[in-house]
Amino acid sequence: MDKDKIDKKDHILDVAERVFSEMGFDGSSTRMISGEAGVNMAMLNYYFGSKEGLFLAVIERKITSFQNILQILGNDESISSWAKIESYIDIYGERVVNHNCFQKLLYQELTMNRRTELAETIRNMLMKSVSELFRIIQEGIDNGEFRKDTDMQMVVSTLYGTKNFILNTPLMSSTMLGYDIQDEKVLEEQFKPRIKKYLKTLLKAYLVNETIMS
Amino acid sequence: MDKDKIDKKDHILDVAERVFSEMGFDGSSTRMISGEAGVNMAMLNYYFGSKEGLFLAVIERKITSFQNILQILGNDESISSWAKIESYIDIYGERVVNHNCFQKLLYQELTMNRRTELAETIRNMLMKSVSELFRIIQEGIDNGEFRKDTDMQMVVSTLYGTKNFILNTPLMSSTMLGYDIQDEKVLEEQFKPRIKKYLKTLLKAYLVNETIMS
DNA sequence: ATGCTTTAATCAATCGTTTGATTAATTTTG
DNA sequence: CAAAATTAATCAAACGATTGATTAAAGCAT
Repeated sequence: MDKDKIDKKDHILDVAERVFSEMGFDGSSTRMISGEAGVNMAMLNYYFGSKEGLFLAVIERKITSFQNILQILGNDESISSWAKIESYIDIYGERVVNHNCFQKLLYQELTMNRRTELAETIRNMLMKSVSELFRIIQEGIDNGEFRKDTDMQMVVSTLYGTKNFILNTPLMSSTMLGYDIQDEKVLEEQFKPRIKKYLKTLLKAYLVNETIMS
Repeated sequence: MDKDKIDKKDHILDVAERVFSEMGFDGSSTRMISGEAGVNMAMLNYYFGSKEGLFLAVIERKITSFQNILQILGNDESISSWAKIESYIDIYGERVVNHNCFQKLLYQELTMNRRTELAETIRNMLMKSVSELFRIIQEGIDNGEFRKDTDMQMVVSTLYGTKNFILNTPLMSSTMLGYDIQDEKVLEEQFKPRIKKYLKTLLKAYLVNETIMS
């Protein structure tokens, strides 16, 4: 049946996503992926053409889900710029947990500059989110909510960088934070609210114009 | 001569450091490294035992230089906690440029959790710097310079994460920042002062207790 | 000539991929 | 509807290439 086929392809993609994330592209072998997925090795090439094709398929499957969420937020004119940033952080914080594996995969691939066509696909996809965030921050600067000298490119780097650093070096950050960041429960109950609160406090302190009488 | 031998080993390590950084551990082959270094493949195993031994040698060569700089800073009692953070950012900002390649290598290795003994060596080494930074921040909290509710683990994550994100995804961040981060001159003249200034402004806004009358 | 250093040749293992055969499903034909 | 023809899915086996590693012999200084 069509449904079974799609399910099987999806199952392979699920496994591949996990393996690629854990082992990297080079560190993963087609044998390992097919073995864990419980399918014949040749099926990977049958379905996806090549190892790189499989990798691309893993990436592309996720792209669609990323697109419109932020645009909706960006175009909402009923809330303040800062409220948008807060919403952004909330949404972003949720993704931390739910798309953990995939984010790692993305970032790992961005880190190496080879396989340029693939990397460019990923970059273009991420730049969409980034541009949306730029728009929100610029709006805040223009309407006086945020500091005029805000370095918005660096702010975005901080937002992404902080999260990536913690999630991509789990052993390191688990030592730092004092609990196991790889534990699903800890991640959900402790880390998620923590990073949300922290990023909000941090960005608010940096971004928001407080008229202080000195 | 002994000197020639050391020079050659150092030359191999230089090449290996670059190749490992660019291609990752799995992506690099001993043939490629030996080829670019202009030595026979067997020399790598002769000098370093194995590919992993070579990798370890690359890492360990750098370790020594990292150690004491921060301790000296941390133990200086003549300056304020905030001044120490500023100094830290300055030192850190310098390293951004000068040890670019190596930092990338370190981070890439941390990202994958396998080869645990090696990763642990790296982690322990980095934790030394982190602990020193913790000490400085804690001191600032205790003496009332910094907010009592400072999340210092997250602050350190921001510090490392922001820099790593930009330097490890140069194509992405070059698009974001509007200039080529891979250009040595741009990095030195534009990016270095920019990230220093940004990180200071950001952390000051977050850390420093401003007694505001509301 | 003795003791490091360097080389070319070769090793088994693993890589991603391709093959040809077999089975299952679908479509076409009578 | 049933038999035949076609297509799709799956498999074990093997492919050539490349991997990291090892060998034994040659080079070379002291």
